[in-house]
Amino acid sequence: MKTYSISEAAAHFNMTPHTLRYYDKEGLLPSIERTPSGKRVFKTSDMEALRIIECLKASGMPIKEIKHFIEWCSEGDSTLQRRYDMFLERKASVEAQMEELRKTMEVIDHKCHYYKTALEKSMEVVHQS
Amino acid sequence: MKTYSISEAAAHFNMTPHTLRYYDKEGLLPSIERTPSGKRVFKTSDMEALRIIECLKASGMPIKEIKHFIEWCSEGDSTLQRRYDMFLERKASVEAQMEELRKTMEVIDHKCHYYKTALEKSMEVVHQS
DNA sequence: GCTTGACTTAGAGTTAACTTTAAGGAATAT
DNA sequence: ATATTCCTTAAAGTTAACTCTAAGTCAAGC
Repeated sequence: MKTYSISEAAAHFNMTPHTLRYYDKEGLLPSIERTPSGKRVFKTSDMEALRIIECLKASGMPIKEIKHFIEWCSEGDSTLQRRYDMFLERKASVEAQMEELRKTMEVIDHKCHYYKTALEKSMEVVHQS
Repeated sequence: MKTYSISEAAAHFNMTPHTLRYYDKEGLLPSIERTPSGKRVFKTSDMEALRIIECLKASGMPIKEIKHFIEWCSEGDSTLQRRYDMFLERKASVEAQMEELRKTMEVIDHKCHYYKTALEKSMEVVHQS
């Protein structure tokens, strides 16, 4: 099975090795293994965990809450419902963020139109004179 | 013309008076007037400015950059092009954020489906036994 | 007259997610 | 042999946008 060194894993997710050690320290990578000499070995399952961590981060979830999710994963099937509920909440949160961005975009579009028109008007004046 | 006290303006934008004073201190409300006794009076134009400030904030713009925009507004028509360019940049930024949320949503939807199926499977087992 | 809300300066505290610094030691690649 | 990459602890620094505290003055409405 393909494995990754800390800097390979970091490059893959556009992070620094330092950040990955920080995540490990914060308990986000509990199942990571080490070489006999103590180096972290990122397995496919760790890379997948990182992918989900990135996704949860992108959804606006703080690291401490992501940690809870990671713990639930380690606890097995008894936490399936909790994890499902969490993703449903994330879904709702992302939908709300999208809705806010949509409203923000409306205002921006109005302003773009306003300034475009204002600039065209000032161009006309230049051409007339 | 309708005017607002600091707490009325704050309530309107779901902020605290403290935050509005902070914005004023940071130079985001340069055209605000005062009563003879020194109280801030929020005119319609200040409320509109706050609406745009909120929009720029929601688009991810830091307060220091919003301040630049406010300054450009005070400088008149010579900054029209700069302001237009800024809103075009904001538009691009918000589009990028929406795209990232869309990708995040895809992963979340996959996970929702995965957990839903897993839960249904574990329910079946319960019913069989 | 009293309560409520507004004002001031000036600086300290908060939170999140890193990021950096220091100061080494060990192992792997060429 | 040397350069690179990895490891460690432990703590301090960074940034943004507030948020709060102190300590007091001032004014408007009932």
